[in-house]
Amino acid sequence: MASSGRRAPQEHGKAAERTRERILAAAVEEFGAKGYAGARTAAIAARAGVNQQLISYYFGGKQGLVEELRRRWARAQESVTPPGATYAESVAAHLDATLDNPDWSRLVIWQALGDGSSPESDDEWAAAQRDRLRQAVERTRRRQEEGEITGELDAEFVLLVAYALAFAPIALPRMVEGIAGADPLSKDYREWVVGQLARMTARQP
Amino acid sequence: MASSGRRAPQEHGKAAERTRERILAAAVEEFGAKGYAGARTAAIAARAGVNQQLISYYFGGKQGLVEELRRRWARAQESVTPPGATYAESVAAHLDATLDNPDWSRLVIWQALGDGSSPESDDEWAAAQRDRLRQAVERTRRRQEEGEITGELDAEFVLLVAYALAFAPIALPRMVEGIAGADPLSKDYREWVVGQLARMTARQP
DNA sequence: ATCCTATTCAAGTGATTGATTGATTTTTGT
DNA sequence: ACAAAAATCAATCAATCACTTGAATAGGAT
Repeated sequence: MASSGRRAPQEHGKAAERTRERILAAAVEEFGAKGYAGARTAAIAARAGVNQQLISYYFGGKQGLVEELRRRWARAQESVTPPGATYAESVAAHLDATLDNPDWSRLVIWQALGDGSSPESDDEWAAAQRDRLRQAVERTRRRQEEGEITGELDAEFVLLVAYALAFAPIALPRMVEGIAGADPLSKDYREWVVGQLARMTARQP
Repeated sequence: MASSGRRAPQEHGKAAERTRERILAAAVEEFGAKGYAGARTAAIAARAGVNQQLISYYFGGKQGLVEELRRRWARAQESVTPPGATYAESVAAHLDATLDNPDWSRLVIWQALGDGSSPESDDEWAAAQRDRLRQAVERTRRRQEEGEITGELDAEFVLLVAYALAFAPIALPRMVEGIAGADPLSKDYREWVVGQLARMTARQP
């Protein structure tokens, strides 16, 4: 029963692993560009330079593909926070993580918008996300108490602004470009944001 | 030849106008909820309580529907700015305009993400958008010069933060809720944001 | 060589969807 | 009441798409 009709894709050989990864990478691009409903499995296969039925073979179809991507995103999220970083470094890291992988970020926004076909993300995963955010808020508050950044603004606000400015270039690139006057993905934009945030959170003299 | 097969939808009678509007309203909901690729014309018709072929009859199909919506959005954008408002009032107005019409806002984000089937927005319209943003920056800068808000932060930054915090609840509601700990569409959130922005832009004593 | 895995090929199925057509019914204005 | 407009109904079309099936072929390892 274990390998009745189809061979079990779980026992991945060393060589096959690479094409799996290429398919996933292509899927990130395609889903990021078109969203789930707009993405085409044929396009994913073409991007990966691979035959179309391999995605059914390895991931059980389009839906299985997004689920695998979500799993990876969850795993990646767990290990991001650099421990002994300053506020500016922390913000810069988050900014880089978001803007260096625009496809991933677009994918996240699409999921948040309810792109359809999503099992609405399990409670467990949602709870973990909440914890991550709460910890981030707590970390920010500690920075305030230690005097690294100002206590004039709520910790939640400081954090929210940083996150919002990281995602705005993805969700509304034209708007950001129109206001900031620079490519929202560029190094210039990031440094400018970090600098302005530093001023915003500077302690009153 | 003028009215050979189909009657001309342009000469809209007074009564028909209402169903046109209902279809458009339903379209905003559906497109806002699912995006262009995910939206279904049948669902739009059902939402409007109207027969499915009316959307072909009045708007020439799914695509014509989004185009009409884009036209309306462009028109609505032109006349929003209250003239003699304070910074806080202006921010609050923008926040309300965005969060009181979440479907419209979601639609905008979807278009910005390149939902597909879009003629990629004409140059003319893009230029007009740019002008609007530049004027907003200019207005902010004037506020700084007049001493209404601080000059410590760049005018572009002050504006961008306000806009980003208006759209974040739409693009990433879970994240905002997790950080702020409140419904991102609620009055509480809006007032909190306005208050924090006021502190952020307060002049140094 | 040969076995096993990875990958490709060709063809086709089933389901969904947007759109069309022609005729009929309801509503509206006069 | 009458005529035009507005809307519904039923049936159908053509296209797209994800997925399946049953093979055949290429490659690497032994």
